[in-house]
Amino acid sequence: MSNQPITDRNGMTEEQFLEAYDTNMYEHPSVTVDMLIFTVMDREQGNYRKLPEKSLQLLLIKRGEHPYLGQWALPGGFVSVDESIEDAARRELFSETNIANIYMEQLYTWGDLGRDPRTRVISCSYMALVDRTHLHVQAGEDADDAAWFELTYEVLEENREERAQGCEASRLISIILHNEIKNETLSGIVRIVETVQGHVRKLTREILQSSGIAFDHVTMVQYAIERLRNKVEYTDIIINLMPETFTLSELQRVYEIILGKDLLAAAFRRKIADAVTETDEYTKDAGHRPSKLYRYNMNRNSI
Amino acid sequence: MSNQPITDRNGMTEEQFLEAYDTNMYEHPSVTVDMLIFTVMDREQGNYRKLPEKSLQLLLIKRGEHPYLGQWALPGGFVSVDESIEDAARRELFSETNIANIYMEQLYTWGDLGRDPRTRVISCSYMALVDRTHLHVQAGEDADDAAWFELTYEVLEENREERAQGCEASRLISIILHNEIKNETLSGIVRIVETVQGHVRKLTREILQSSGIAFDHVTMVQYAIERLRNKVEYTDIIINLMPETFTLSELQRVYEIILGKDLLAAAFRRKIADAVTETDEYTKDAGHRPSKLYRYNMNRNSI
DNA sequence: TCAATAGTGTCTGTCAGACACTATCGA
DNA sequence: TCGATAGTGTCTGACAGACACTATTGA
Repeated sequence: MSNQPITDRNGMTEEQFLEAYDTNMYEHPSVTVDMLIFTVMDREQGNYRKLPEKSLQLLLIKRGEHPYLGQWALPGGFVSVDESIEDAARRELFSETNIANIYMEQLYTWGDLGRDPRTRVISCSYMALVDRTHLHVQAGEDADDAAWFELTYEVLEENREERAQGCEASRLISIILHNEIKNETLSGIVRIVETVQGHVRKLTREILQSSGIAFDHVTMVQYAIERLRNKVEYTDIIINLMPETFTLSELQRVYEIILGKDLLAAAFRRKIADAVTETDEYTKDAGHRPSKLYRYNMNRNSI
Repeated sequence: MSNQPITDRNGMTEEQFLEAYDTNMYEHPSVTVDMLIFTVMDREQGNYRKLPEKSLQLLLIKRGEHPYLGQWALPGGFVSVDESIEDAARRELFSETNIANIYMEQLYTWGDLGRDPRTRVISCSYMALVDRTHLHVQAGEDADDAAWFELTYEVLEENREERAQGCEASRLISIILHNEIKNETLSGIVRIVETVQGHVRKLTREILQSSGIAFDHVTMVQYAIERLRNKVEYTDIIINLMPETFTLSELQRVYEIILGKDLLAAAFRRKIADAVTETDEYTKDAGHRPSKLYRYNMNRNSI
């Protein structure tokens, strides 16, 4: 900034200081990225008339090494000193899905002690949304044994208790991950407790049960779903899960799967009207009235 | 999980593996926390009738060491291997404000290369909200030379451009930090660019100018304000900035300072009606009609 | 014909923006 | 009295929930 070299209390210039700086004065934690890669798939439907049901899928990797050997974990890996966290996330994402250009968003950084039995690990979680028609890699093709798991998210219990200086509310959330082909079902229960003590509001997450899911990854899944549900309500994030063209019913079903509740068609169409543009195309051979195909209206920004 | 010891491809049990695990196989980045500590203060008012204006204040620390010697930075420090990130944040917070029990929230983790000239540093930013009446430490009392700076946030320019496969929108945001006593004014301009390319939406932040503010801390400030503005609209987060009792006009002014726009009193009162409870107290000697004091209604939860 | 989905019209209640209005204090 | 803030009443328009209704297809 200044032309005069500024010196510190030891009389060192910035240049001298940086040269003498020793990054290994004390032990550093390891930093990893963990990817929550979501997609939406169709479920097979017996009745020729009925539309296929949608399901939310999460990509998991079977661990071939200790710890949690044989369990399923989120794809991820260590962040090296010469790449940004986001680069590390993109690298992980690409190595799992072969897609380079994709929606990705940082979620939360998990830094409790004892998260990883190997050593002190801080994990930065990212969420990515993939349209299944863009997916080149199918489940199981990867050397690591990667697979898509259908995700079910359910609130088991809600609780509220009045306290002296406020109150405490808690929720039990069940996460079930299922892969039909491999006949694997993983599950976990996360408890979220929110305490209000006078002015101070605190939120804690705790794993009550985790079966088949490595590390504290259930918590990350729960957090991601919460974020996804929120964002879906006030952004166009959902289009990252849709193919190039889609019907409004399809889009509505994706909303419903994510939000975990049914929507009314009339209100839904009104709401998303100016986020999409109609095309001249229609669905065919559906066993019922054909439906117009829409395209995402790209000329929108959220900022 | 199982009673049989599971062995990996090298025939090692988990116990053996963990014993042999070397955390120093490669170089790790350093991890720090950076605290964005906000409070709201009254500005002196000449006219005896007029209410004091509110201002949003941010706590900064004058750097006594290289790099950025003499500039102002967010309070923060390295996360040690035997404390959680949140503990490190609380430790930092306590050492700056002397308050242990306070609202705190993780914001974002900044991990680009070259953020810190010393070495590779990953910084996890936290936001804390303090009610000024709870503050025991006044500006400048701290050995580090800490001071509150009045924050002004302004959108300088908004831009939208149509592109082949989508569009690009950008915003220039000016951050001004001012401390009257020290007669210091720091400033910075952050550019936020959002590109929509087909399905893919990307957001980048870039520092166009930064004067007197160390590292990439302007970006963190901009991000925090954005988050604060959002959260204020859909949570009760704002009460963390309020004293035990307050008038609705005061509360409204705090909302206005954060949102950067005026609100209509009637609509405002309707909106926050069930977040507060009235007391029997009134303001006195105000030069105008006394106003009822309210208290935050603690028996509410957001989850 | 009928089961299923596609798509529209409209009533209703809620709520925010707007603004006029009344109330109360102290110099 | 008047300048300032405190606080209320009510009109209006936007919009979401609810639901009835019409349209279209293929076996």
